[in-house]
Amino acid sequence: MAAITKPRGYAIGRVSAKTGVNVETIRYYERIGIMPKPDRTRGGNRVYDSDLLKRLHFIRRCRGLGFSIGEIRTLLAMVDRRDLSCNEVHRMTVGHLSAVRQKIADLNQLAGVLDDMASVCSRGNVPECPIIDALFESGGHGEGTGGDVANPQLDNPAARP
Amino acid sequence: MAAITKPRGYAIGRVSAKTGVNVETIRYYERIGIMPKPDRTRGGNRVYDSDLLKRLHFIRRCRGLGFSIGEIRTLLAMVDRRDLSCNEVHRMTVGHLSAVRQKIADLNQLAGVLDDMASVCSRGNVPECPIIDALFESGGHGEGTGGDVANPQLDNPAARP
DNA sequence: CCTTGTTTCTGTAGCTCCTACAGATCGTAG
DNA sequence: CTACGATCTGTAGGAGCTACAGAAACAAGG
Repeated sequence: MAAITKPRGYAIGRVSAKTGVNVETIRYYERIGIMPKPDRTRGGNRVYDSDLLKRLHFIRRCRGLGFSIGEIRTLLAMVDRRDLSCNEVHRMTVGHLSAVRQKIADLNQLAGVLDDMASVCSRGNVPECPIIDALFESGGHGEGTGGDVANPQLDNPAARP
Repeated sequence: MAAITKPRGYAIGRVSAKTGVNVETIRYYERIGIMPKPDRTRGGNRVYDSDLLKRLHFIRRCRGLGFSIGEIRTLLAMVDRRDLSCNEVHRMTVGHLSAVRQKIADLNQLAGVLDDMASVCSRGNVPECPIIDALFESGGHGEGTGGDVANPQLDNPAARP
């Protein structure tokens, strides 16, 4: 027999289940142009083939690794044009890596501060809380007094998930 | 009494310079209610006193430590009501600390992956990039593969950004 | 006094990366 | 055929800001 098993396409729900990407998010990716428009059934429902599935996997993994949509767009553009210069990809990856390392360093410092604060706190029900006091003191990061500015970053802790 | 030379108020620009918080952001904080409405000049410009300055410092430090606006709101509510239970604050801080530690762990793992990828990459101008290949492989995070192919070729030069 | 030039004002719109509806249509099992 | 779930489009929201536009206010100089 070897009948044609099925038209070998996945509905969006199945794609979502297979890739772990939310249905709404898949459509969103299509809307912003990092996923191409898939085929449709006669009724208008999206049908995905395994190439698109792979592409979505790629996107998801990149997001999981913290690449921004813009970076992924660049990566995919190189893929789509088949003019991958490994140099470019390497450069982006290494750049991203150093950003990640910086973030780790920042968070480690933060963890230290929080740890100090928590251990100092007497934890009674007294209305004077050393944590709050510590946070209210303006001498902390050294940007409180006089006319100093020049605050490079350190502002956006939860910048990119 | 020491004669106070100036009406002891800061315009928003000076507050911004002193605290490192963007002018627009200060107004935003007022709009969402974590900074109270300051006095105004006859003309309508905001005038801040040192209490408000301290409060803004507090907010900025908390943001710098990764507390969300919602958490800061809670903290400030406790401050404003003067019924600080140090227990509460301690609990929030410790909870936040553990979240931070988790984030550090995640990022470390991520850094390892990126590092591996970068070191494997031959870095020539060859069109086959091991980083891209690695990202296209679907076995990565271990969710749902239904016997996919393992061909890291890319077709579908479909959508253009 | 008047004229600059710099701040500040309000309000709205944008950004990123999704998520959540509403109300209609499609697909399929019984 | 009917019922029920999956999908469709389109729009709105959310977090935490940032960036305008156009008008008005302020401080300094002449």
